Amino acid sequence: MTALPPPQRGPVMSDVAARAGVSHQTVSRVLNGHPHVSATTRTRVLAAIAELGYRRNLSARVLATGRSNVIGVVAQNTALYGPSSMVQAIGEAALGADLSLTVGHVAGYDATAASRRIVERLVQQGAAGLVFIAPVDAAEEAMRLVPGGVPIVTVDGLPEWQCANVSVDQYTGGLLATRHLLEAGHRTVWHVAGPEPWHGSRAREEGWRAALAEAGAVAPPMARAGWSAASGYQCGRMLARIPDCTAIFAANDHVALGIMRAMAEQGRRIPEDVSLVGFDDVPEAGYFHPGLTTVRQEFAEVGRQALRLLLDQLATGVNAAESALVEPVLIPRATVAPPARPVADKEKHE
Amino acid sequence: MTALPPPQRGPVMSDVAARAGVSHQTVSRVLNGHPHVSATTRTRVLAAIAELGYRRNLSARVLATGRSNVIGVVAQNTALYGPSSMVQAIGEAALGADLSLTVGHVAGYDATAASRRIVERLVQQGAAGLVFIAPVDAAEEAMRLVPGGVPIVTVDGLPEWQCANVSVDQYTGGLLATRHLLEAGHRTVWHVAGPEPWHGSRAREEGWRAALAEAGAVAPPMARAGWSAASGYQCGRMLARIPDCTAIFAANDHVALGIMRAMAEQGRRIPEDVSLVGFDDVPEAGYFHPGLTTVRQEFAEVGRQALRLLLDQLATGVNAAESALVEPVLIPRATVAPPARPVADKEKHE
DNA sequence: GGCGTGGATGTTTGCGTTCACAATTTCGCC
DNA sequence: GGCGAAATTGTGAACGCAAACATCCACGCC
Repeated sequence: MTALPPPQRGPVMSDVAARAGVSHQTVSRVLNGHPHVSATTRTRVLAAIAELGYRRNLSARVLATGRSNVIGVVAQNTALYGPSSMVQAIGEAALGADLSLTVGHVAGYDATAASRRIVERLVQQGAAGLVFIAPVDAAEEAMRLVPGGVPIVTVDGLPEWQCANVSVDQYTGGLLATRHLLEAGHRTVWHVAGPEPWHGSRAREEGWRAALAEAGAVAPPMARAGWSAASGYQCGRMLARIPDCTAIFAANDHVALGIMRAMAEQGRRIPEDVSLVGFDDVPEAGYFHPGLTTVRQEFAEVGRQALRLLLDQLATGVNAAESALVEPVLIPRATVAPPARPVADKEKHE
Repeated sequence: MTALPPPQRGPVMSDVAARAGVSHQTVSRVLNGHPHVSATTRTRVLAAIAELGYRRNLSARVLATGRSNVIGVVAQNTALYGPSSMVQAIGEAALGADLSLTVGHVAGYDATAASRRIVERLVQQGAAGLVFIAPVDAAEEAMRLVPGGVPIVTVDGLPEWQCANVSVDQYTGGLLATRHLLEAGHRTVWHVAGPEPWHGSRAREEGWRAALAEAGAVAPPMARAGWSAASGYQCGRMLARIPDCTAIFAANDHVALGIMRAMAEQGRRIPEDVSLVGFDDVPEAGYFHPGLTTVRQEFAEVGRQALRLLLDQLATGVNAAESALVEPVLIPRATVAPPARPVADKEKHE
């Protein structure tokens, strides 16, 4: 606990009451919008509040009522586009519902001690509910630290956690991306997956496999990247040497950017030689060279849904394991084209 | 105020005390690490806490002590790379100092009502101090809403606000970028500035002008973009038609990306025909096509400094208007080259 | 042996708010 | 004109904790 100097307290309710010539309870009623307060009293009280610069003490309020309207968000990697958009979206949705947000930034969910401290903090602060941005398995552990009675919603969590959850349907996203490449005429589609621990990576991979299967295509070996352009570049350098590889579905837009760079260095043109689809639709994706065909995730919608689920639980008091799925959308741009030599009958060439 | 159902309270201090056979005050002493508690008592109390799953109520604690260790962060545009990195950095620094963070997300500082509400909230919650990510003039208004006695630190604020402030030295950043282009042999440097209200835009512009002045170069007309690739693209389409324009300093990396795209579409090669320097060094900047020369901002350092200034004020109780400046670093990559037709007699090609 | 010292613990009070209840006033209506 | 209901206001208690003060005890020293 940091040692802080003696506090300096401002005016309190009874100060306002004295000034307005009423009881402290009347002030409370005015503040809380109770019905049975006469108009004249109300104006007197409001005037006194303004004159004194009074602001009510929320701690006292929470203590007295036992409920708060703060919700906690536990997130990691908030510098990444996905998580930060999510937090932003939840924040905006919360503001609309007159809730405020305490964001706990975990530096890697595996840091057990850190996530424990953050959850403890949030609970002790009397958070009315918690949202876990939980895109990796390790988040479950942090989530389980929450005492019963505090409603939880996960974002990008797993169904088997038995917890209210909202996710972008990344499986469908993978499906969409892969189908799009197959429909352009490619015999099969290669996949550069995101980090294995992330649920999103796995779901996109499954979507990819499903699309290949339904088209009767053979799944080529899968490369594994991080979320960064740097790791995409590494994978891209390998893929660029494989003549068969004419269509790639990348884990996200930044990975796709890395791949584009690697392809360019090897003299393989996009989309003439290699077609590419990303994921996320970061704002600048359309300005890559060439503009990246990708799958958009509607983060704002995810934020709204997450808040809705949380408010439902708050209202009913039931910890329903209800779920919501947000559908991704394919955004066609310029990185997908038919293969240079349609593989119809001709066989591969070196 | 959202109507929430009846609370459900957990065990309190006296429950723990009863179980451990001591007084509630002893429990408090154990919790706060007071010196004069015997080892046996301490273990008994800790055991009781564990058995009951007790967690102390922070609201009550704040109410009793009058101090909290929550600090508020007021930020807008947290989906942008800069602000989100900043919040992330402050969050990590705060965790280290055992402070927690309440982040209020303002949707555009001009939304007066919203920022007022957020500041009110933060103050009422008893925030020990506030950090304003205040890159635009309008933030001053929000900042002035804070009652005296609550320490404030601004990030990217203005010196004339008479408030503790930490900024990246964007003036020097602009200087560095422009000098780098001039040293490559360009006669002058064009500038695509960021949005006018942002202090960073203005400081970078001034750095640009200063570098031109010191080299005796004439400042060409300045283009104005947003922070997005889309707006950079718009400006780029204009600049691409100006044969004289061989060197550009862009407001940030995404704007630079848009410019690169526009140049490519007009058949102007980078860096052979046009040299380009960005700002920020977003993680993927090195993978643009070609890798973007840019100026890196050390956001993590900014976060640490901001927290340091805040803790100083908290400790001394003085609202010192101390400031910290974080130096940016030029990251040379592949978008800068000598002009095709060197303007000086000496010319060098690789 | 009396007294001081300081460690270990208990008791009381108050932080600023809301809630349950009581008290007062107002008003309608027969 | 009086009675009851509703509107309006006030009073006393919590809420869970930490700070201040009080208490008890063991020990050492002249």
